[in-house]
Amino acid sequence: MIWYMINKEEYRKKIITTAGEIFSRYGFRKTTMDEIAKALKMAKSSIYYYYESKEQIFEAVVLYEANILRNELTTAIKSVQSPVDKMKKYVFVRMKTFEKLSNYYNAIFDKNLDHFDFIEHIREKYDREELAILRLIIYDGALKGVFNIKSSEYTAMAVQTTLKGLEVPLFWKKKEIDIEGRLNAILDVLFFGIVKK
Amino acid sequence: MIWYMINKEEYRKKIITTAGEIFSRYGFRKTTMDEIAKALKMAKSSIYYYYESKEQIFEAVVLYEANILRNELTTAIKSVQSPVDKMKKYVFVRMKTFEKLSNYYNAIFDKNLDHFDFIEHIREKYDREELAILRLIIYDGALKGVFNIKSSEYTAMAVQTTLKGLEVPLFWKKKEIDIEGRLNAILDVLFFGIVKK
DNA sequence: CGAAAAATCGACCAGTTCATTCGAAAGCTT
DNA sequence: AAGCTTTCGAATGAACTGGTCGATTTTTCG
Repeated sequence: MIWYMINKEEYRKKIITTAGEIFSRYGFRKTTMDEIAKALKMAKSSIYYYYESKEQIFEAVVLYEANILRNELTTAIKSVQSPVDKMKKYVFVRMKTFEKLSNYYNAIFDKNLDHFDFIEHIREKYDREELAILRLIIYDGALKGVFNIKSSEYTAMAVQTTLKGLEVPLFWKKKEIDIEGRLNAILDVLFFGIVKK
Repeated sequence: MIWYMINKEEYRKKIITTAGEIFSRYGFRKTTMDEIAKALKMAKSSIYYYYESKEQIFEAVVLYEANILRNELTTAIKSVQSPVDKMKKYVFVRMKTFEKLSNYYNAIFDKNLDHFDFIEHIREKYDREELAILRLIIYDGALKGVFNIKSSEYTAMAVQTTLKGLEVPLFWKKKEIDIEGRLNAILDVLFFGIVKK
């Protein structure tokens, strides 16, 4: 009994990672169950033994990727010491991952996003988490005398708003945009206004 | 009268470049006329005023891109002097462009490629052109005493075969593959066997 | 102006694709 | 062998898609 369950969960994960690759490449709408099945070397109908619908697979994929993002972010800010580096690292990792994820969002923003309120939930949850992390970085930076801010709470919100603003051109997928460059520029501006003179 | 024609050609070009972007992103099959129309801010039926079918647009796009590739290649080898650099540059530009074009091919290799014999024609034509360019580079290199080869003709064919071999993993689209690295490695091997000791 | 040509459009169609269902057939385990 | 878990092929109905057509708007130019 238990033996089955373990294996089933493993297969679920396999499905998620495989489907995730295709979703991230083509988006939700343009990805077909046939493709996922083919990539899994499995009959299309067999997939429905593990997941009820294409949407549920998608939901699982997004959840899975969101967790990866969370981990990457936390380990990233741990990997450096100075608050400036922490902030830099955080922003870079966030943007890099969002660039990868933008296909999912492109797919959703495309048509009938009615059924995807779960995305909103994830979004809200992550906004809160992000705010907490930012607040921590900023608070730490202020303690160490590197940042010069009045309220870490409001500054964190301001930074978050800036980052959100950066997402927009990312989702518009104009490949000419030099994200790296813009990011650096924004970070410069950010620090110039934040760092103690 | 003439005024119309000019404008019409301009619009044709606009259609080609716009459709090209979408094709290169999603491939032939996954790109819909609705999308192209939407990107052009135009009714779908209006597109048929300029092109007879989706396939013809695709054909025009491939032709257009092929010309760009040709130009990039010739200017690239002109931009450097030494035969080794010429060869390096040529291979790099070729691979970079093929990476971009791989989506088109992925789309075609996918299903019913019956109607796409024009691709074969382009392919043949470009194989010949490429061979000519390579022969020239190699011949020049031999003249300058940098390359040590018996027949520039057969060496050119050998190099071409190698490059074709590189295309395969490119089309398989495993994004983990480090094309840049592999390319450098192959170039090293290539020169190690070619360059005079 | 005004008629003819050029360009755009929305509605529509028929064929195809796609997600999903279902019942049957294997595979395991006991 | 019996009872599960798992896989599969075929079928289905709804949605999508490439393409058509007649009407409408815009442009040209005598």
